[in-house]
Amino acid sequence: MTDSTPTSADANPNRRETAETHEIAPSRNFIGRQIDADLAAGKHDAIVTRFPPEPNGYLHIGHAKSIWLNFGLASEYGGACTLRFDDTNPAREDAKFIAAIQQDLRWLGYRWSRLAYASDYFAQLYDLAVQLIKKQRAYVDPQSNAEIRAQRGTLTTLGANSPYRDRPVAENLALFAAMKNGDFVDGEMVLRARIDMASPNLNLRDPILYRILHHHHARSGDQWCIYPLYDFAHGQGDALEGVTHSLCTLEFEDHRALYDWLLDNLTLPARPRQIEFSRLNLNYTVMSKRLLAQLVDHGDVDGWDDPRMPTLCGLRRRGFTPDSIRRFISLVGVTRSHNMIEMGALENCVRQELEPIAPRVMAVINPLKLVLENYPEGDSELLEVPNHPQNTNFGTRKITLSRELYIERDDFMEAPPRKFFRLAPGREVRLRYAFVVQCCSVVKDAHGQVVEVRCRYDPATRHGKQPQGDGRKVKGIIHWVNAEDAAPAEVRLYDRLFSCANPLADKDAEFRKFLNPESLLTRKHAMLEASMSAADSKTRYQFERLGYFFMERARVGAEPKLIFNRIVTLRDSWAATAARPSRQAK
RNA sequence: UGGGGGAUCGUCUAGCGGUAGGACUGCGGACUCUGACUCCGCCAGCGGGGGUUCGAAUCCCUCUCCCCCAGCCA
Repeated sequence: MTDSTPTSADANPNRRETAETHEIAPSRNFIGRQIDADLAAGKHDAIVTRFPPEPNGYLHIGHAKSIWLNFGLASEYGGACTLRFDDTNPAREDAKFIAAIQQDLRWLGYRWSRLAYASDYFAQLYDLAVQLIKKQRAYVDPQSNAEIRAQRGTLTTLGANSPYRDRPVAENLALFAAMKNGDFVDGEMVLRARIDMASPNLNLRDPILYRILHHHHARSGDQWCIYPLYDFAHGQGDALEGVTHSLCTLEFEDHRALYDWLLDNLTLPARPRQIEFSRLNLNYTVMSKRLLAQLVDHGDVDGWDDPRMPTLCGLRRRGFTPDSIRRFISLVGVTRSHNMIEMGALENCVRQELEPIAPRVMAVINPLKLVLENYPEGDSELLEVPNHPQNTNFGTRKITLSRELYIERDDFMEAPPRKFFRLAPGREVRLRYAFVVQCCSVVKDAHGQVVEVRCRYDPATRHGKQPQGDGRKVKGIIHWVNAEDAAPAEVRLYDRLFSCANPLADKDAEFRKFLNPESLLTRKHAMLEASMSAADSKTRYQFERLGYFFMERARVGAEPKLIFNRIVTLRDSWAATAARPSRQAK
């Protein structure tokens, strides 16, 4: 094994290792390298980051990337991370999201060093605006929205100066005070930065800093009727909090010039630095609040926490674990390149985490009755079975076997294709943890549908023993539950929300038409092994051969009922084989 | 067309003038009382063209493609 020379990043004493060894450290990317360089240059004693959600919706897995980065970096370097609600627009924000966002953050396992709100700084922001006016770097403009827009120019044509651009300082001061005092109606005046109407960067063409909005604010009440815009609130909030590294997504790249301009022209206690990275995109879903809201509004999903949604509350209800999400984020990495991550990668993360920790049980989702013809009626026996195949610490439990059982409908075929080694007429299969059975006949209903399979079992094949004598081997193993004491349950089979990888690829098409009609299949007549009548709502179970399942929150007002959500299927190489057109078949 | 960004296996991602590596997927195989897990193996990439250099994914020039920006949203 070669001795690896520590990189400058590894050598940084400020960095602490993250507790989870399976997680790639948040500093292992270009942002971490930048922080290392800043620290090495003595720019900061410690780093401060912030996670700045707008309280206007629920957090989704895309936010998890920012959360993981900001909180992870802070903890790794022994710094601090603030949770700051960006509540500068009372017209579209709602206090109910504040609690929900905090809950999601806690669930993901993060604790903020400080809780702040952009609205905490409204007074200071006002003073900073006055400072700008006094330096002749800002002015009050009474023009209409349309006039200002027309003067802004376009991508290829220059903007024109506002006729009010050179208004005297004293006038600006008086007007701005009047704005604050409520002397004007919404939209009558704005405060603009005085930068450069000919800038190729549209954000520098005298951007609006303050607008008039007579709207009750969840925190400041009716104290203010003017509210700062993102560009004026965000960077200044960062500086006021001593943020050293202000991480945001790529679409704010063009705003960095304005971010820096404001820092240059204002007297502030710190000099934060904005660094952009690319958003997380996942295929087979959409990741924008606006689009997700449409799904909720149209009733395509059950709500923001529908288990098919990529929201953190949806993933939580589905049964995903915080660890699996953090690990996933760490795996996809942080860069500036546009990306589209495969949903399979996320699914794989949760499988990997659940495999060693999920207790196994047997459950039949789509039951087909199986009768053991040579098993005495009224008899039964108890089989002791392991709760985890690799880990004996999980212990064992006892399950009942008797003459009538249920097996999975998919595990029986009248006319099996090649390589199908489950049950079929005349064929043998093992009932997991029990005996080898042979199908001797089937019972059909009036429609020709098989409603019962009749089998004979071989008592000598207990404990995994292969049939004696003739050397025949039984490869197929199927799960089953005992009919008499099985626990009826409803099982919800979740699949990908969309049936195409990128529902937004065709800009002219309505993305909702790509919704996967089978993203939720409800199976109301599933049968679980008897032990599951005492199932734990915190435990993720593996239903053997089917996947990982998590208990749905109890139904209100109805009789108690077991409901399970499928988190993810097990990998299924048979599905690939079965789907493949047989080369042999003619 | 102005400005700002981005192009490395199918998908993510390392690389920072010196053997293009990892993860996921896929495909084979071994093992198996889960067609799971685990293990082994394989396939697969530097957007194109020039140049500098003993040597280029990396430096220079050029072309192409993709994304973002014209909210009193964030």
